[in-house]
Amino acid sequence: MIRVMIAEDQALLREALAALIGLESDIELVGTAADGAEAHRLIRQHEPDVVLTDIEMPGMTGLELAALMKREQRRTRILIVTTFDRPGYLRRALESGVAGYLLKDGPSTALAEAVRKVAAGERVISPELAHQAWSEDDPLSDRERKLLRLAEAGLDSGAIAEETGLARGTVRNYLHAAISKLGAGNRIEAARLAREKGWL
Amino acid sequence: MIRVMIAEDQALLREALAALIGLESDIELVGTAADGAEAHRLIRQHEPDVVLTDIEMPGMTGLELAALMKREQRRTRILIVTTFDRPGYLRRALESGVAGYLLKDGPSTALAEAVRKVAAGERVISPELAHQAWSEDDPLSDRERKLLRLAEAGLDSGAIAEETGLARGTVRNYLHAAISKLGAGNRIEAARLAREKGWL
DNA sequence: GAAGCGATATGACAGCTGTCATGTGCGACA
DNA sequence: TGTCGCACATGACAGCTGTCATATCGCTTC
Repeated sequence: MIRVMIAEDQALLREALAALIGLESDIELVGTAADGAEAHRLIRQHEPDVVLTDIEMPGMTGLELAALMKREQRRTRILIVTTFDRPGYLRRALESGVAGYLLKDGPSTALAEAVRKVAAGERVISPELAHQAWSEDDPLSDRERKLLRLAEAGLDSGAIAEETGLARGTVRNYLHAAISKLGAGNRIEAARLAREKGWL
Repeated sequence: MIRVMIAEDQALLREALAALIGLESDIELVGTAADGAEAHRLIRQHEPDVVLTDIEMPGMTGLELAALMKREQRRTRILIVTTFDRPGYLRRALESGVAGYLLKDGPSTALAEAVRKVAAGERVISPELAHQAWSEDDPLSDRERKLLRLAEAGLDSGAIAEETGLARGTVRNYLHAAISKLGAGNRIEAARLAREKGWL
């Protein structure tokens, strides 16, 4: 019997996934969580084989959860189930040590199948995404990424400088670097391009 | 027996919702569709009582589907199930004549309950959203909205002017109007604020 | 130890943006 | 018929942005 937990913040999807899992006779649902912290607590308590989770969750992302599992040397393995099909996300997920990455676009039959493979120690990636694992590298540095995020929110260079403790000119330098790395014409376009690739 | 159809483009969610509906003894699932056009075809064929659908779908949005039902004078009623909790969306949905608007955040028990109410002719709105029906009006004119969308994509005033056939100064005037109506500090922030409210 | 690199910074300049004053033409409406 | 509001436009100006050249400091690497 494979012991599974679901961590997903949207109640409807969480319970619908539970219903779907409930149809499988060889998989047992041992708990559900609505945010990262609760998920972590329940994992410690139940030690499930597999945790189904989204990337974006309040409190802790699915990727942070995966990294935590590795750090705590638990056998619980993380299976990401998400809408995000941006190239950078899969890469970061793999680097975080997740055991599987499924798109919500895929057929539901893939879900139970993926759970079984992950429980057996295999690594599972949505076929639509497999080719993306080798796609473009994120060219942005941490600082460029951070400043780009602030610019995206509508802060001007002065406000970003205050926020980060950098000089105003330095802010413009970093944004310039990001803009030119991304082949954009201005910071807005740069932020949009980076977000589309999953680099923000 | 209430006859229900599901129109949802994400396969996993579609089938999970089907599993959830399958648990109810007084509700019968008569079909599922992955896009708006297929949904329309199946509705004509099966004439379900209620269609569960998302707003964003390839081909035809859930709102367009609702408007179509009204135009074709069908008794089939549309129940929107979506993630979008932006004020403008609910308003637009109600104007399109949908019979219900549920958030995916809500508990799954609310789903069957909402289906029953909608089938009985009632109008259902997620309680989290009820107060938003009277929330702020969209202050933007069509032109301001359009230019704001282009600005959001990273075009500068010159490029927007070319795109729209307006003079460059006029573009800046419209954006200025949008910025000041929204209380923003620049076009980026204005676009962000408008999008958060569901006005873009 | 020298060379190279990344993070941080400054200054300068052309071009873009946000703001305001002001004007024209057109349709709506009392 | 006059007036109001809206769409569209111009010009001007301060401030912001994108770009480039250049410099310092600390860390890595051969």
